[in-house]
Formats: sequence, C-alpha cells, structure tokens
Amino acid sequence: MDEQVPRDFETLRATILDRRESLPKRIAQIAAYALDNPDDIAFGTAASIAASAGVQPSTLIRFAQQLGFDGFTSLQQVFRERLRERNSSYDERLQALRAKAEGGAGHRAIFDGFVAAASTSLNDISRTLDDAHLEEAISLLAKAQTIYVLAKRRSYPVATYIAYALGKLKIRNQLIESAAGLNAEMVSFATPADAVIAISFSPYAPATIEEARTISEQGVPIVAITDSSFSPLAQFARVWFEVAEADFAGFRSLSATMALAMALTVGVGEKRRDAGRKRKA
Amino acid sequence: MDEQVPRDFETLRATILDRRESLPKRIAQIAAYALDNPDDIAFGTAASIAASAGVQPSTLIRFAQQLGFDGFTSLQQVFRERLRERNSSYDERLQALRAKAEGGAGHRAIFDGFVAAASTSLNDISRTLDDAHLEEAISLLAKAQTIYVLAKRRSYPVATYIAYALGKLKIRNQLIESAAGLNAEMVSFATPADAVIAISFSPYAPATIEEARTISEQGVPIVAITDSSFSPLAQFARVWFEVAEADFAGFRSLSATMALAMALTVGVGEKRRDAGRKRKA
DNA sequence: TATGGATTGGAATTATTATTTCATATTGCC
DNA sequence: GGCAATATGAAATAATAATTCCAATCCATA
Repeated sequence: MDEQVPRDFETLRATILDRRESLPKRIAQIAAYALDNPDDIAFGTAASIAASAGVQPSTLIRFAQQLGFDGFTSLQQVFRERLRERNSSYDERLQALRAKAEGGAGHRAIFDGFVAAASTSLNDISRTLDDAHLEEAISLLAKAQTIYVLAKRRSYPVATYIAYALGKLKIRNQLIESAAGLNAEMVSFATPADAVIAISFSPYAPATIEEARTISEQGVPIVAITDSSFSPLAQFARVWFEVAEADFAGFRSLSATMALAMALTVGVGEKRRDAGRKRKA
Repeated sequence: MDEQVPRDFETLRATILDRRESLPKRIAQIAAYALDNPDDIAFGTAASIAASAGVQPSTLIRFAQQLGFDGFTSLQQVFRERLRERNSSYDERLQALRAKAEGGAGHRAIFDGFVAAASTSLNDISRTLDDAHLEEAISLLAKAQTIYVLAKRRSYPVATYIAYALGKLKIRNQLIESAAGLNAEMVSFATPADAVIAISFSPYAPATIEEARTISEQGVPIVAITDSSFSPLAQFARVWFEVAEADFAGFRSLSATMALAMALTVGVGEKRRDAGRKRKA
C-alpha cells in the first residue's frame, strides 16, 4: 500500500482534485459536494450528508475508503480539524484578546493588547484606504529622482523600514535623520524633481513639521502619512493618507502605517520596473 | 414554562454566566468547561466531553436540560452553529485579501498583500507565543541596569521602536548602531548587570551575530527574537522567541515582532514600577 | 443529629449512526 | 452482444453514543 492518507484538509483537497477525473460518477458527486460544503461534512451524519449530496450512505463510505481512510468517521475528522484550526472569527478573537488584555493580569495580557491593537488597525486601514490616493502617491514617488524619507520619534521606525526596503529595491533614497544635526542641509538639497514621504502623528514632532514646510516651499512634492485632516502635514502634502492606529498602554500600533509604507515602496518599485521595460521596448 | 431556550451562542453564554452562581457544583464545572472549550463541545461526544470535564455524561445532559434544551444533542447544535458562522468572516476576509493580492492587478493588490501578511503573522504569534518565555524575558530585562538593543537591516526598525518606547518609559537603554563605527566599543561597555534585546532573522546579519557573540561572552544575558531554533542567535540567548512572519513580495511583515517587542518593553516598565512600589512600602 | 430534598455516579436502556453485505445495475472490453 | 469487472442501491447488522433510571451521597435545615 502506497496509500498516503491525507491528514489535513489542504492535502485532502489536493488529492481529490487530482483524482477527480478518474472517479466513478457517484463518488465524484460526493467529492464535489464535499469540497463545496465542507461544513456539512464536518457536522452532518453519514445519512444526512448522503441525502444532501443525493447518494447512498454506503457511497459516502466508499468515497472515504478510496481516499485511504478506513471509514467515513476518519474522513470526517479531517473536516472537523479544519474548522478547529481556523481560529475564531475575527471579531470574536479580537474581543477575546481585548477582554484578556483589559481584565487579565500578567504580561500575556499586555502582549494580547498589542496584538489586538495591531489587528484593529489593519482592519481599519484595509477598509478605509483610498485606492486613488494610493495610485497617485505611487506615480508621484515613482517619478522622483531621490525619495526623501522624513519621520521622527514614534514614526521613525517606519522611516527606517522604508529606507531599508527602498534600498533593497535599488531606489535612491535619503533618510533625513539628525545624528549630526545636518538636517537643514539635507533638506536643502531636495529639488522639485525629487519627492518626500513624510510621516507624523499627533503630537506632531515640531522638527518634522518644520522640515516638511521648508521642503514643500522648495517645490518638492510630499506624500504624507498622518492621522487626521487637521494634521499640519496634510496642508503641505500633495497626497496624504489618514491612518488611524489603535493604541494600547499608551503606545500606538504601527502595523497599519507599516503596511501602507510597504505598499508604497513596493508599488514604486513595480512602477519603475514597468516603466523601464516600456522604455526599452 | 417561561423557559427561553438560547438559540445562539452569545445568548447561551450570557445565560450561563448569569446563572453561574446558582448552579450546583458539577453542573457549574461543566458550564465552565463549556465556555472555556467550546470547540470540544461542538465536536466531542457526550462521553468524551464528560470525561474531559471530569464529570459523568448524565451530568452533561442535566446541564443541557437546566438550560432548557431537551438533551445534550440540541445543546451541541448551538456550539456547532457558532463554529459554522464564525468560520466565515475572518478567514474568508483573509482569503479574499490574499486572492486579490495574488490574482489582482494594480497597487491595491500590493497593499492587500501586506495587510494579509501582517494579519497572518499576528494570528500566528498570538497562537504560538509561550507565556513562560515572556515572563522570563521580562524579569530578566527588568533587572538590567541598561538595556542594549541590537538589530540591523530588516530588524532595525523594531530596534528603533524599542529604543523609543524604553525612552518614553524612562528606562535606560542603548541602541547599538553603527553611524560612527563605534559598535565594538559600545558593546564592550555592557556588563552582566545589563541585558540585551537582540533581533535577527534569516539571513542573519553577520554583524548582529558577531556582536551578540561578543556580548554574551562578556556574560551579558540576551533576550533574542529570531525565526528558528537553528538561528545562531538562539544559542547565545538566555531566552529566545521564535517569531514566524509571513512575507509578501519578498518583504516580511514586522507586525508580530513589533507586538512582541512592545509587550517586552511595556512589560519591563510595569515590572519596574511594581518593584519600585514594593521597595517603598 | 436526624430528615427531606437536591445532586451525583454508574450502569442499563434506548436511540442513533456507521458500516457491511448482498443483490442489482452499469460500464468497459473482447 | 456477451462477459467480467466495477459501481450502485437498499436493507441488515454492528457499533457507538445519548439518555434514563435508580441507588448512593451530599447538604441544608430543624
């Protein structure tokens, strides 16, 4: 027997799809039903499932045996496992996390709180992000000679990640950081042929705002990621994104901002590659 | 009969919580088990569940009857229904995102991909994080005079965030960065009374590994965040976390690492505050 | 501490459900 | 078209699981 019994749903699914052609009519019927209504298989009885699928219970068992199981029951296990593993619904999970984080003692509660905050933020941004803005921002950045990245304090990690990613994609970029106090000079090098990604959240770091103002006065287009339309960054920006990050224990999540930052970065990379290809052709 | 049979899980849950006080001992035992292990109720048999909960099957049935069901089977229906429903939202959403990200054109697809990767990572870490490791790491870091933070390249954003958060919490820390090429000196200042948070993922930055080695040879305890037990960081570390980040378009998410990093940071903050309070009292 | 009612444990009973079996039908092949 | 192999249907059977019942125990109260 080289019969390998599929232990998890994905393998099982693949096996079924693989053999689909060679299965007898009624067995194929059950196979299709199983893949279309996995929940019914998980919960139903052999008789009820067979009835829904329009076959005899014995056929159902034969189907299971063909797949290498020793009966319907062990086939059903796989379908049940699948439901088990898919963790609770998003909201339930989040609620549970929040409950643990709020009520709970210990450090696990803190961790859960941050995970919940991050999940919520991702959820929100996925709902609210404006596709048109994204396109616009990417076009703008793709045309830039050098992309300047401007962020302090809480937003700084995002800036360093953007810089890292742009670097890996071989896109010229300059992180505006203050180690040597030469920010003003760095900023002054930017021209309208360049572009800026500026990130700042309330309370806005004064230095970020100042530098954004200066650089926008030089005619350099700015893509801003910030948290409200009242943000001082918004007024200097050519395109701006409103990202609402949930917070926990006084620290805001960064995951939504990170996801957006990565999308911008990789988006620019793709756009440039496409443009390059077109130019050559 | 004013007995209202709870038809959905939430109502059932509320009912149970409501009556908790007035339930007899064994029934209460089953009630607690049911709320803690709803999946087991959904899939198990009366006998298996009763055994897990440490009661007799008959008690399980009495529990169901007290709630107005006519037997275990109808109680179980509610738990199954819950699984069916919950299963749809979260996973479907993620799958939809992935599908869009994979199949889809345009830049929205890229964004969706990063959101999906981040969600998956958060999901995973929330399932796999070991509470004991977390406690251990926090105790270790809370005792440190100075917390050194060590990470390069892709992990660097996490390090900067940790440094920012530690700073805000007024916890002495030192980010080991190479601007002036003085890393070796910085590292040499660390003593066994300090501690290190080191973060590195495959392909491990050689500098991170080297510095981690040196610093651990000086007897400084290391808390590592890395991606597998084969990681060179793991061998130097007193405590280490395995974090599996999903990736998209060649860039790994950072959200799980970030959540863990924040939990460590804030955890240390809390632990110190508690210790301080105790000392005064 | 004695007594009644409520609760529990455990085995007996009943029901439900999976599986097997066998007769019948269908299909592919010579 | 006939034969064998395969597939299918339907009912009988075996297994498993839910439920019931009754004796034992616990608990509150007088």
